[in-house]
Amino acid sequence: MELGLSLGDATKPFGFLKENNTQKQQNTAIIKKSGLDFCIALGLTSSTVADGGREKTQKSQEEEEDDDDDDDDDDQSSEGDGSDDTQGETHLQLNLLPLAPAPRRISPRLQSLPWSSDNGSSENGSSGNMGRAAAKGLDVNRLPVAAAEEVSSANSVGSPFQMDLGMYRRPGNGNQMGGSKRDFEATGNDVVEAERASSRASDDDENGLNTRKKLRLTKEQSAFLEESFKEHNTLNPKQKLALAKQLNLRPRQVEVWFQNRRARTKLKQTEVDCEYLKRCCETLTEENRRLHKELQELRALKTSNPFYMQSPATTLTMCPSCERVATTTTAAPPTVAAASAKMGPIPKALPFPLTRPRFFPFPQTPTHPNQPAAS
DNA sequence: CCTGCCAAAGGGATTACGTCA
DNA sequence: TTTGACGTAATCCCTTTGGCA
Repeated sequence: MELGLSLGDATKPFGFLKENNTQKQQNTAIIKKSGLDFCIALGLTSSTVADGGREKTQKSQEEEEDDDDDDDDDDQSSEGDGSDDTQGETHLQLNLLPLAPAPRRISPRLQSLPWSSDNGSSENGSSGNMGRAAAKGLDVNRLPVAAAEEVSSANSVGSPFQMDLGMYRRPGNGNQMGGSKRDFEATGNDVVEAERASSRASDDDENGLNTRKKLRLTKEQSAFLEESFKEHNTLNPKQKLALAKQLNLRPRQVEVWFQNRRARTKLKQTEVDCEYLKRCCETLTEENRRLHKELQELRALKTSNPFYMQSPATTLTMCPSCERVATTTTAAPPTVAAASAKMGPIPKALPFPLTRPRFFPFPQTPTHPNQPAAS
């Protein structure tokens, strides 16, 4: 994603927007507010736009994994890459990092292979690329299936997730549960709810209908699923079966619950991102306003000084990172073409990482892109 | 009656694997 | 024996549907 700040004429798009494909232009929003032209360009730096959000999501998931694995290394690599090819560039990149880590999708067949985490053989994730992917994507060792099944079958002490499920299950109903007598005493509503669901499901089963059944998971079931989701937001088949068995749900129900839960997480993250971009927009608007004012002052100074144009042209440039203004004297006033040529190729990333903790666009601890990174 | 939440279903896409020519 | 095409199964995400508080 790229953010471009245009001062003055918003009708003239950024250079990198003109040069790039139309999809970037489609993602460009020009905001005119109170007489000031403010242009913010939101575009994907990689070719992930074509397939809607899907490919982008997968890419971001991979990036999230990297972040999870080694934040420091990732930051350094980003810094290094950026400074290599974007020195002196003025484009800014926002790295939107979702809050919840999303693991790489793993084929169920891979998960069932000997090096998959279910067999406890990938504790260090050193079983090659595929093994690493499986180990990184799903930390299923947190809830060993064998242990889960043991807890489920024995229904004994030991597991923090253990619940007294199915004690009042209706005969013949394999899907729903009614909760325990203790649950009924504590939270009668839940039991009533479960009973209703149980009753509905039971009726449907008795009628032999395979129609959609609307059920509300009990608080216990939801809490259990939530705990599971916290540990791993995707399931492999064994985990799914274990969960379903433990909660007295169909595996399909567990699967659907996880899908919907992921969707809710993503929705929340989108809202957070939206709010974040809004703040960025406000900050950039304010900065644009400030620069406009500065420009007017310089123009006023120029008109008030009749000898101004006789002196060699002076260009004021401000480092986007440290906000220091540098003056360079040239023989002739710079042209747009000359400035464009001086800028070099369009960058794809910032010379320094801008992640959420460091509020865009003005880092609290600015690092000059031309300076070597502090060791 | 309206609305929001949420479980569930449907559909397209992706991936891994097996089969076969 | 290797290879590419094809089918299948499983899962994903996205969107929509429908029940319920």
